Amino acid sequence: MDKTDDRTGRRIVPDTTRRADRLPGNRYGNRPTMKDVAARAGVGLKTVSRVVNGEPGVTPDTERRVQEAIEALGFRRNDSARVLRKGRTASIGLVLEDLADPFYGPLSRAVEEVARAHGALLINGSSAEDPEREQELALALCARRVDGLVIIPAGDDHRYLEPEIKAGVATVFVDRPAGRIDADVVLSDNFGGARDGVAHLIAHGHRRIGFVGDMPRIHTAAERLRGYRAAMEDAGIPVEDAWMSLGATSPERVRQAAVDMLGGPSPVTAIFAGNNRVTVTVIRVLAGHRRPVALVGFDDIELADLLDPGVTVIAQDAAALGRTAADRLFRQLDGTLIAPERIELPTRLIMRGSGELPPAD
Amino acid sequence: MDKTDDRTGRRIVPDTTRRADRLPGNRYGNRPTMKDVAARAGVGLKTVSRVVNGEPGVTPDTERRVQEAIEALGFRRNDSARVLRKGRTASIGLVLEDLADPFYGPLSRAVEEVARAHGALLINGSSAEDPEREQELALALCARRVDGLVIIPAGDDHRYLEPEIKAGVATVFVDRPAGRIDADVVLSDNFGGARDGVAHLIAHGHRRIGFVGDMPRIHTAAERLRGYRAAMEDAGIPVEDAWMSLGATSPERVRQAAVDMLGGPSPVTAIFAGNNRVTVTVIRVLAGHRRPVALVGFDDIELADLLDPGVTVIAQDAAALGRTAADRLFRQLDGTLIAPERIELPTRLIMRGSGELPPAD
DNA sequence: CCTGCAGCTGACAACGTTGTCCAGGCTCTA
DNA sequence: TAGAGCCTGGACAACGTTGTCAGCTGCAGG
Repeated sequence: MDKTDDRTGRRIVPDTTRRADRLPGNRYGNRPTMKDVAARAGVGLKTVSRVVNGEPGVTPDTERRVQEAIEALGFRRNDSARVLRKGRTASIGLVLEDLADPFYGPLSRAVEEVARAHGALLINGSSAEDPEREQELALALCARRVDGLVIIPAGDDHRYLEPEIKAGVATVFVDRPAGRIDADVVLSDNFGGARDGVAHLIAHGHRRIGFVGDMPRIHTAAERLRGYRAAMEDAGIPVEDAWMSLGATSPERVRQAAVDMLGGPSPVTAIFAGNNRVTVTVIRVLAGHRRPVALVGFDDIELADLLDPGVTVIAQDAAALGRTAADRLFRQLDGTLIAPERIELPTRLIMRGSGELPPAD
Repeated sequence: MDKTDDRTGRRIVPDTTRRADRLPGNRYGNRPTMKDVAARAGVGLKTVSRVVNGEPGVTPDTERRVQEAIEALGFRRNDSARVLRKGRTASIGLVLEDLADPFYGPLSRAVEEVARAHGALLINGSSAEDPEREQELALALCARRVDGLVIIPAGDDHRYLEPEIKAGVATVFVDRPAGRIDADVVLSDNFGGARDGVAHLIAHGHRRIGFVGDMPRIHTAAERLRGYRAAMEDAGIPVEDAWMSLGATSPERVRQAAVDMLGGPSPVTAIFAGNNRVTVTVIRVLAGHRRPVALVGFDDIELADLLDPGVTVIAQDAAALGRTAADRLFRQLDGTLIAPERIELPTRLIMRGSGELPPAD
């Protein structure tokens, strides 16, 4: 009968069969090497190497014998040794902020697809927005001798990468620029997107517009704030401090910030939300608010069209960011590229209703 | 001035600085080795190794000289060579279906956190639901000599992994079981969850309940279908074929399937949606439907609580799946585990409104 | 019958690191 | 002061693969 662990509710079904017994043996648990294959096939070591790599100059008969030995022993080439000898790992590293964030999934996937097209594997890690962890990860990847690095930086000083870049590690920064270092950068037009979004609200009659954003030490957050200010200034609207929330990252604090700017002495009639997480929190606040408040969010969010009203957003193309960065990485590896560039991808305003609400006061 | 590429709208800002010139040199672009460091510090090779690895038996003065040489040369240990020598790579592989799917982000992140806690890196790849690609990826990871593999299988025959497992590669399957092979498996209780969800609809008075699911060759889809059938049978309700859609994967076909079962001769009054993607599509269909239709979806989705009505779901804990699988992986590597097990994690019914609507006919 | 050539094959070194082991110099004690 | 023991440092082999090069075979041509 099944046992059920009371605390966790897990059901545990023990298998009656036994795990294939593993010879403790030497490292890799007694994995056969080319030498073993050669011995079994009665050929030389190098001949096995030739067969494994599809090099010419092997008689069909010899090749067959080698293949049989490979089958029989379950041989698989050790890429570590290969890398050591050849100097290229055919793998690239991706350092991002948080794989669980829906914005980074498609980006990561796009990088992977490009890597795959170039026959490379992707090794990735999350920095959790911690500069130290970013550095630790990036350097660990360099120690593995990845051919290149795609980095979504958490920190703002990347001089630690200088020796690596000098040593030939291709490097591209995405989503946020590199700090104190000369490198390729692929960004969304955060400033322009935010400015357009806020201008959109202004065009619909709003003047008291709130901005809820991330910590300004994060480049994207700073740029979006700058876009907000620019749009307001262009329209000749003086911004009140109470309309801006910067650096409230936890949902609770974002919620509080939104509530405050909706209820203050000069309450906002519209909110510009600085990223997908903030947008979701603000939506929750507005859902419980008595009068309608316009909203434009940076980053598209799933189901935004099904809410009432639909959520108007400034969408950036995460997949395109990843694709562009990875493309550039491999062009660096080709030697096609000479000078680092800064590439900005445009954003797109998607109207769904929430950004077109008139001011309600 | 900036050039703007007309087609793509990209803004390209050429950097005036020049990329640090890279000596073409030998592989790794002339990376210094321990030998170089030793020469510069005027010590033996092994002494450098000792310093780098923090081994005892080095005078502070010698250590300082070595450290200085390391700094000066920008030396970084080559982990490929290290791995070759030591036999452990301190990295694990994750083969999943699609990183861009919001369900797998948290799972992947959870695996990464556990790996990190064990000092291991995560190498991952997407199978794109293609069994061949899954195999290709898994074997490529084995060639890199990852210490272990966490696999979300796309295929249903994993005998190709037998030599690897025998050779000592720890292996855990998540979300779906392994095929024709004896291995650890961590699953959600797909059958029970679906049965509970459908029973929930029945308890609210529904009898004509539709099921929109994925291809039954996918284990989770088959189990959820089985749960649906079980709940209906328990309630003594005969299921009509027109109420079930299996294997419609594209949004268009799912949409059509939903429309069909809502408009047929005996139209359903409630729908059970088999996964997050299907749920979203069904929500879109129901949003345009004239009479209210109850809905329960498998997998939680973001913003589900903000829709009107809120979406009732059977939630599984993706992070817990990943965490449990990774834990087990490392316990295999410890040698703590003997026999493969099948672990099922419970699901949770979250009531938000859509599943509590009464039948409208 | 010998030479030359082409096509296969294998011996060997090298990649950069770590584990083993020994040498040399020091201190401490008898 | 001599011997024992400890501490530090270095020489060397090995990990599994690939690149280089030379040897071997068989065959065509002189």
